[in-house]
Amino acid sequence: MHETYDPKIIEPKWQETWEKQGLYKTVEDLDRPKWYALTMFVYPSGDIHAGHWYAFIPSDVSARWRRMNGYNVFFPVGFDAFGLPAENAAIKRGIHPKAWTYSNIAKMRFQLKRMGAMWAWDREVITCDPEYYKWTQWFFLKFYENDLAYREYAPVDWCPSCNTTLAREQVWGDDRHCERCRTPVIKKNLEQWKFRITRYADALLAGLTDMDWPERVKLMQNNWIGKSSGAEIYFNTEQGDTLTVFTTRPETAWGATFMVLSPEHPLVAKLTPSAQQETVRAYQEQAARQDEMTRKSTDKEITGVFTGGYAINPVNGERIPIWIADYVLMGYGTGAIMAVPAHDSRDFAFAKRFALPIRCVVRPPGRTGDDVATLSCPDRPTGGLCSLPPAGGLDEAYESKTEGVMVNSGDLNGTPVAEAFQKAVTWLESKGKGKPAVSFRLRDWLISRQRMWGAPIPIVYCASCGIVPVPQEALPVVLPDDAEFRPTGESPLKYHKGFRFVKCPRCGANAERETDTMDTFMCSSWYQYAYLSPYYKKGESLTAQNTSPWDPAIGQYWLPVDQYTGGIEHATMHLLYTRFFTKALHDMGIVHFDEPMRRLFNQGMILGPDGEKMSKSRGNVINPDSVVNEYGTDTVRGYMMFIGPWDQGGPWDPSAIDGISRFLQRTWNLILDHIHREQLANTPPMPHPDQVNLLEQTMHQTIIKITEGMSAFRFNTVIAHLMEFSNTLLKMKSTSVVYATAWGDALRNFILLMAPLFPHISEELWHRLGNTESVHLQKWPQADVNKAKMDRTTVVVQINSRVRSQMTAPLGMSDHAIEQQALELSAIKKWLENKRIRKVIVVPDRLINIVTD
RNA sequence: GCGAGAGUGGCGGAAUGGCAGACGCACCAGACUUAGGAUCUGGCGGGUAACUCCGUGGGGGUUCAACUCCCCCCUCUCGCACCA
Repeated sequence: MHETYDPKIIEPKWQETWEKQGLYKTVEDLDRPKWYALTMFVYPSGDIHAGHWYAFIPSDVSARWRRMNGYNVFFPVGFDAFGLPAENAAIKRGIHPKAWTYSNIAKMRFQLKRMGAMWAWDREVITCDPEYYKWTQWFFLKFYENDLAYREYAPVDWCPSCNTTLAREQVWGDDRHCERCRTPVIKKNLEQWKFRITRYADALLAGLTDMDWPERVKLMQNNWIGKSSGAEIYFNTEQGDTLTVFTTRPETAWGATFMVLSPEHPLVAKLTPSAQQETVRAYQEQAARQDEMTRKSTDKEITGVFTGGYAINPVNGERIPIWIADYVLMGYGTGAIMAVPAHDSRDFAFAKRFALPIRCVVRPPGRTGDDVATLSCPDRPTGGLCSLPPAGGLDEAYESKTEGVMVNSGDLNGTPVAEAFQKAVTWLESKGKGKPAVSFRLRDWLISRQRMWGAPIPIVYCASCGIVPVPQEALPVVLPDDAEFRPTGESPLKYHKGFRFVKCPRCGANAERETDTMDTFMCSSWYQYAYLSPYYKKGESLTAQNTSPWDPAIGQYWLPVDQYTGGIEHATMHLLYTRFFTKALHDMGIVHFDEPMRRLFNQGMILGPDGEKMSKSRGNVINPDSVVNEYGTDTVRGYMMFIGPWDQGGPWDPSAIDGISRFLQRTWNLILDHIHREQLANTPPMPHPDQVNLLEQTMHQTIIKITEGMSAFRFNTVIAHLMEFSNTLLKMKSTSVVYATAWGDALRNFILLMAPLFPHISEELWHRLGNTESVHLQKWPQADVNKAKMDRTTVVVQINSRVRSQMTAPLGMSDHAIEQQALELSAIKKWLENKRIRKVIVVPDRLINIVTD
């Protein structure tokens, strides 16, 4: 026997060689088509775990495959290095977040290199480098200049554990918890910086249509943006103020029997008469307190109070009461609604609870005109407005927009409800009482964070000049190295005199710096561009002439990203923000496209051996180092991809590693046997032509299947097909076919097909076969479709859809001939005795089904 | 409550209208061996002595033919949740 496969020797050897040769160095080669393959960069937590392998290995395989297909591939890597864990470590252990972060990066860089990926380390970026965040700050200034950044005092979400505000996207779940630490958030009134992402709501929605992204992500973004079309209707208070409401059902305006305002609505105080002021103020306070508690929306009881004020319904001139209630949110629409209890379940419940009138304006099918003409609150036994009708009231709101006819609605009477929306909007508009309007669920992006380890917001507050942006040439605003970390829950920047107290850049008077830093999603919104020319204009002062944070010529070549891969958890955070960024950049003339990533693929999550999400608290976090030490990188790479479909994820089960390990072992032996045989150089026996044909056929079929699998990210079946091919080759090994030139071709192609998945063993075997150029610079094997075709095929013979026999037949045999041959089979004759053939179905080259009575 | 996805041997999974279980793990038997947690050969959904029958969460339907398409239900996972 020859030497055994020893990854411990060959893997470090090739990793060193590749680095020395600069095999993965990026070059801008205009003669070759480019492929920008991007995978979500790393947070430097300190350790690479199984999840990183699961995310990166298939991305690398795909990038390598593109490279072998003639593309000039850019596959960069870097670190998303700002964030709270560094600060927490600083508080706990007294080291500066910078020291913690950079030592983690050094460690992780080493671990990442063991993956044997084709990363462009020459373009690495680290977002906490001042020369990186100089440009993050530059973007802030650009957004500010273009009226996309503003400062606002408003209720915001605050995480009491992270001690900072959060963007709406970072508040998750029904208990409204912090996305990072799972602590329920509370409301606080604070002055904060926000980005006008809502200005791009329509564009973000429209852009989704023709993007090659998973439907699931598109749907999540779609729902998150939450566009609804309807109308604004102008009500007037008795004091003469206009109360604008947003509704998706303007046609039901004739059924509005009261109005509800959000407790925070600015007109509440004015329209409340003094007699009601105590009650109203008490309710407002209660609602504000409610916000500070964890709110479960499901079993919340219905609350609200009458303000004592009235409004005039503009469609019919009716005087209707104005209530306030916490089910109306200030942040959505106009913070005021017209309540149509007959046709909205929430308004119906509210009307029932507080004995308010219910008037049907859409007659459900099957009802007569009269029994629904005046419905009232069933809970209220007496009273002018609410007398109980003799029969036929509604038990619940009738919400159909498609079936029913308008009643009690003036000019709309008799109109089918399906047509009433348009008619109502036209009517309102012609009378100046309303107009079409859309509303979005999306809120502006809150980017202020009360934390130290982030990019400082480049703003100075001056008593006389007000908000003053730091001039471009003064960037970066650098984080101090001597900040003190105390567990006070407040940013050390606030207590750092040297950082905080500065001169106004405009007038030179004493002024104060903004001490909040930017959301780290700012840093990751543009990192795909930073990779192009990392630390562009390093050490230089920026001037007004600098209009791009990367070398525009390089950007012109590589952008946009061709394939992005990463986890689904960023669907409505990073992936939304970076799209917004790019659209804004496009409008500023900085980029030539308005979507950052053409294609997206979401890998699944790798779970702990217990089938649960990996987490420190569960103690089920797997670090693959020990498995890599035992089996080698190539085996672990293969195992990662063989778990199942990449988008599915699954539990870590190292017992399955042996399968890959044995496969690589057998492959090694197969090639070394061949080399050994060649060296003997005997007079070889003539290989049988049938065997040669079969070998070539299998090879070409394998090339086809593997190529398809590669383009569809089906790496688990790619490996299965490699194994099948290997099994065939092993069976043929003991026949004379090994003396055919086709045998050598098959082995060479086999290695080429393995190369993207198993880069080290492929390189070693490729060189042992006598090649001197890297296997990773070779062309992907091309299948010959004709040679992949079989001349004979197996046709399944069914009787009444049950398989009773099979036969071989030449390819392309006529239906009739197949039938004739099948009817001759003894196994079939047996089944057809005393039966009449009713029908025969032939699927050419595959199947015949004989249907009998 | 609304929306999306998933459910296939002991296990991971394959097959997108045409032979269910490719490929692998585990397991069983055999070979080689002083030995085997190595390697090689064979077996491996269930019932049955066999012919064969049953089998892709459950029920119904379309079709010569359904894991695959349609309808209803169950379970799990994820997203949203007073959004007017």
